[in-house]
Amino acid sequence: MSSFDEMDAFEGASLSARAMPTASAEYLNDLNPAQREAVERLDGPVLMLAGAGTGKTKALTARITHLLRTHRVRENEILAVTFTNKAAREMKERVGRMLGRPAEGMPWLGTFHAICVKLLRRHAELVDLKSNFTILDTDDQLRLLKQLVQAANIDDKRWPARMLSGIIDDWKNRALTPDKVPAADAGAYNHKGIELYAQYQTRLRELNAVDFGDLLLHMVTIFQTHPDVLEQYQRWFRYILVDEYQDTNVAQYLWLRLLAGGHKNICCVGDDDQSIYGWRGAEVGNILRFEKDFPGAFVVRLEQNYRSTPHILAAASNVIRGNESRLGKELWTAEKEGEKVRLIGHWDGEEEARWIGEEIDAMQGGTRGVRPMNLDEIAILVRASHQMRAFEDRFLTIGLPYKVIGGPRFYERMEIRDAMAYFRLVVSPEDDLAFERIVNTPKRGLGDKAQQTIQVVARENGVSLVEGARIAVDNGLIKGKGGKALRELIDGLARWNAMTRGPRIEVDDDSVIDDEVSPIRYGEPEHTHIELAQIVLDESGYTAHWQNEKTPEAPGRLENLKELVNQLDNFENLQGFLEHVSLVMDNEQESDGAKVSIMTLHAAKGLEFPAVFLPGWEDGLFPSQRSMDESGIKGLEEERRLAYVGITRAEEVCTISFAANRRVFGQWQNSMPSRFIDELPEDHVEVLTPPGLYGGGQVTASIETRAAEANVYNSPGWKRMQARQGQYGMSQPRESRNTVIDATAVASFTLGERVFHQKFGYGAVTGIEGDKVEVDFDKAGVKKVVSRFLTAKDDVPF
DNA sequence: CCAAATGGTATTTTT
DNA sequence: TACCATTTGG
Repeated sequence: MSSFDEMDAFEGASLSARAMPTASAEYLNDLNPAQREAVERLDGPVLMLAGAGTGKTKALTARITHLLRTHRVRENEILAVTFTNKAAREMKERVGRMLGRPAEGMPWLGTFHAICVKLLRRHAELVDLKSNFTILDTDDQLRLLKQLVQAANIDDKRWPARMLSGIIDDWKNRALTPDKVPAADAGAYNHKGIELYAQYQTRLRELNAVDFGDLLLHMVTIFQTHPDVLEQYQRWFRYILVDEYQDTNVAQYLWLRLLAGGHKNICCVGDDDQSIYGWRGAEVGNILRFEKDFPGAFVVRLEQNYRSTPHILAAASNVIRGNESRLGKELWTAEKEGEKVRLIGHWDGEEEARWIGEEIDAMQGGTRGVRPMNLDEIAILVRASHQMRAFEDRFLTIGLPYKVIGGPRFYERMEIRDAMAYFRLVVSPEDDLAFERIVNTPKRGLGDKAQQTIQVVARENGVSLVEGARIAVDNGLIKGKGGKALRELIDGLARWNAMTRGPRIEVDDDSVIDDEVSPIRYGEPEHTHIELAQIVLDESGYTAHWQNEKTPEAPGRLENLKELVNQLDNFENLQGFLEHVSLVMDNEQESDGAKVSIMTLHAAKGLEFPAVFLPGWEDGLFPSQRSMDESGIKGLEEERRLAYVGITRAEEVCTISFAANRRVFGQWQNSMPSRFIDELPEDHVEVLTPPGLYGGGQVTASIETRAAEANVYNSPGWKRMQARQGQYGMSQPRESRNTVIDATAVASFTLGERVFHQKFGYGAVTGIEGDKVEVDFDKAGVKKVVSRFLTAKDDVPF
């Protein structure tokens, strides 16, 4: 099968491109010499090594524009791959802006996965799938593997399904189908790994489903085994562009190399110094090896940085210099001015959070630094998400608006997955995994036994679980409350499924004689798919389930469900929605008011902020001990790249900090400053003296006691820290200082009143003190909070 | 079948 | 410590 009709549909757009005058190439004049080289070298393999903040997106978009403007190629003949939907969207938008019209005609600009779905739907039969295959989310994947592990009689205590899922993902990342897994991996997962992998793949085929890894793996398989298919695409995609090449895994690398195999017009953009996803299968080796893979490749380095001050760049450069395996680049800037990188040590993590809170306050008020800063110009980047808690707690108490970036994606939330499972089941009743997910959600009184019965009946009759459930109920195999609820669910599903279609239309035989598919015609559905979604959620009892739930997160979940239904507006029907949602939906942050951003270093890649705080630079935390234990020098180098990514996010001010003591898994631990701190260039760093060192702070008994218990003062870490005090300065432990209370803002709550708090949930007011309120929370205990973070219980959203 | 108790575990997470 | 997943007892 080789229908290129979709591609041909874009002929019109490229005609207008051809008619455009090419003389005034303003998009070229905006470029610096290196960027320009990277843009103008259109043919043959090109490696664009783009350091942080060197305008790589600009160069990439200019290159696409150049390809189109010089009449070489039509918009639908360019394959442009990114890793994230966000990057794809941005590029589409910027190309459109450069061309002066929407770039809708670039159907092959997208993420690896989105493009592979498109391709795989066309060629599904070549890997024994139907073109309407479903894409499993990680939950479904895990449920499936659990079943297989149990069936194989493996002790899932010692060999958790989670582990198997990781192993299989790893194999898929390396483009290994079950038959190709090397003998060296035979011992994996109690010597059963390969066998289970094969079983898993078989199950997926039976279910007409794929997981994320399969999208690429299947396409690689197809290209490798069907040269004719490969050749079509090699010819069709006349130019290939790849963003973030340092993050490609083996499967993606093979996929690209196969597609570029003919003309070799491939331009890979990336930065080996920003490769931070090795643990997810990314191979820095791909970018390091580029010139070997593509002999005669043209390599261009973008090194002029437009983002950061010279001090910040010097710090970043000096740190990354510690890495052995890199292609080598040196960032420079035309800027002369700027603050040095600031470094400060603290007694413990709480003190660090307190200090950063105060710094942000001062920056915002204009009493720190060269200009007042907006909260949304400030970011805190941490190594591990558990570090965020200290900041959240602190900012909540002082009433500093913040937002956490990252975390679970919208479609990964439990309620969204549940809702999606309902929709999936409405659209395709044979989706067994979806049925398993929601059969007892909300609680219908269908426990293990009932579900077992359904499974057995379904298997005996060779039908889907929904059908099996119907048979089981009809034959009275599931009795009582559960049976009644199950019947209701089954009837509901049938009813909702019917609602996806309009009333049946009777037609006379002559008019359907050519209809290959089905002689049955349907009219317009009575309800829109949006109404239908709402009906499904309501009638299934799912909405009620969360309305009755009293946990603090329940209102948010209902809000998310509402948002999910709203999103349906962008799609023609439920099917279309389901097809795209897992690949293209990401959580858009609500943008109400300026807030400080808190996120992991990983989540910060590609972003930039005028002011950046990098807390927790302690050996073991950052670089992470685990990284170093598991991956040795490779792990350390990736951590170092993470440090480089962190520093280079900063435009104007970069503040690095560390704490001498930190509570780790409930135990107090003392730690040494990160080895990366020693790699900072002294000339570009200003060591700050913590205010706690000179008055204002008071050593309190409670903290002293804690410290004594942990025996910190006698620890080598503390001694070393003291020895370094002259060098770095170190804050002393102190009581939380008195907070200034704004006398004009008085809390409008009364003692004993029931209130709700975003983070702590429900509670009762036990004290009022200016704009601070003391609340005895049902779950979280007694806390003092700023009143604006509280809502009276009765006007909780929803 | 459900809730409460227990116990094991503990990075980073573009799709 | 705090979260989860599974086990236990009503």
